[in-house]
Amino acid sequence: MANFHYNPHISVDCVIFGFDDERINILLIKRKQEGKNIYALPGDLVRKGEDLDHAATRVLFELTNLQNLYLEQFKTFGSPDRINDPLDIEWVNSIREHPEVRVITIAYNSLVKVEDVEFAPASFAEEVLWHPIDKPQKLAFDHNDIANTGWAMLREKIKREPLIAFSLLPEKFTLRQLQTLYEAIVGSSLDKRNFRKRMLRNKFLVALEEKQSGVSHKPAQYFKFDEAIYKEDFAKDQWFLF
Amino acid sequence: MANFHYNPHISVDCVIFGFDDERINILLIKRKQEGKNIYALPGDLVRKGEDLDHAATRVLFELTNLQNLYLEQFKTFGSPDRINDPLDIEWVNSIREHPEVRVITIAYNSLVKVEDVEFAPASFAEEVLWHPIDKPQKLAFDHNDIANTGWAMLREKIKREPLIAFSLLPEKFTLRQLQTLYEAIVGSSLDKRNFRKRMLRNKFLVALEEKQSGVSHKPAQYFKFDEAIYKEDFAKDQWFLF
DNA sequence: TCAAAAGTGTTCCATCTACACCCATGT
DNA sequence: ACATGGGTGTAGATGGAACACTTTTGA
Repeated sequence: MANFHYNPHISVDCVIFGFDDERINILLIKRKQEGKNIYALPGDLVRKGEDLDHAATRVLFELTNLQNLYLEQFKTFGSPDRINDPLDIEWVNSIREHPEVRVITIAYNSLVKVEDVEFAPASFAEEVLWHPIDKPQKLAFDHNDIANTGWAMLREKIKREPLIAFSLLPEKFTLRQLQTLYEAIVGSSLDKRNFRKRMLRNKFLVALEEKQSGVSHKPAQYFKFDEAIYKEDFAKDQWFLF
Repeated sequence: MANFHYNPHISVDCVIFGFDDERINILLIKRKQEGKNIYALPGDLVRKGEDLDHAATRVLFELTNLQNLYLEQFKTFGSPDRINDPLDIEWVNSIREHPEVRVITIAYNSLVKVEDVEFAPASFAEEVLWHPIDKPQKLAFDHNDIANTGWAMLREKIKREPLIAFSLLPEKFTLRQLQTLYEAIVGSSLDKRNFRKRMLRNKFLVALEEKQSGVSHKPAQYFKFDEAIYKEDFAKDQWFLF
């Protein structure tokens, strides 16, 4: 690890969402401490002179080897006692140059295509894993609060801008994948025919020649999301899907 | 000004919205510097050990003498060069104990009923004024960016939770006031009959006995917003007005 | 009696909802 | 031939948009 100069007062934490065709997961990092597995959100101190968004982008890149991801700051957590578990305190003491200072953290949501992720050994992570967003898991620091808030904000956001959901899907996908994704987001099941009708009204969904193969049922059509058509056709606020 | 201990790295800034029955305004503070009037958003450094929300609440209280206001953190601004105007730098040098450190600011939106505000002489403000949100005005630091972002976020938010708009209205108000408010928010005019029909479907809008008086036309019915009925009747996500 | 804003209903059209069967493929 | 998920259309209900006149008051 290069010897960068860090600002000991500010960190970023990332809630990184991925979709595995069934449920929505977030990326967690695992550390071992006193024989226990401790899970946390990926994050890092901001460097001196570094922009906040840049710090988040850097964490994402170190972890997934990906750039140009969907990234949005959603809230800053700065309670004076956000580090209060003895294990967390001990850990902070062991790795930080200035463990005693109050650090506030700027939280970001990010969306990735799981197939693109190459888990990289990052300076701040011993092990990295996907964890279902709806399966409870105790996290370090105030990271449960951060993750829950991020998930709630993402759901709200996607209702207004369903476009961003495509950041979670592969380049080519079936309408079934798209529907399952939306169902995971809204938390209820949707009518297949109505869903297709609404979706196919959107010209930015373009059918590819290609179909599924190797499945033991009627193969599904693949689609892609055409961002250029999207930008042409829609002034941002004019369309709501829900 | 009492000698509190401040954390020189973190500040809060508040975009405080008020509605004067015609347009939406924000609170600005004015300082005089080299014979010029410099306008800025109200804000302050966070104190040592002080929670972020508390700092924002404190700024609001010092300025308006009001408590229990609608308050929502909307974004954190932390660009390393967010203070770059020579006048701003000079001013920071003159009032801060540690003028050289990078300070990131957590921005809050707040909604007040203008009639309740008692402008108070605050430690950080020489003069306080209402300024129309849609009238351009150069502000200090990155406050133009902050105010514009806050206004955009508020408009988005109110589309999803029109409820909060009532924080901008007096306890009793006419449907015309309510409509003008929504028109100011969405930025276009609405059909009177359709607006009333939709609004009066909401049982939390209750008609009072009282009517306007002293107006030289048919006096309007007063209404109030009943928060208890609102909370009973509506699971948060079930109703959209737009 | 005039000016000014309050208040009120209906028709038309677009969109949402509910719902059931045939199709293409692999085993 | 059967199991599996893909793909399709219609009818009824609902909600939004457009639109003009009467009412009440103060001056």
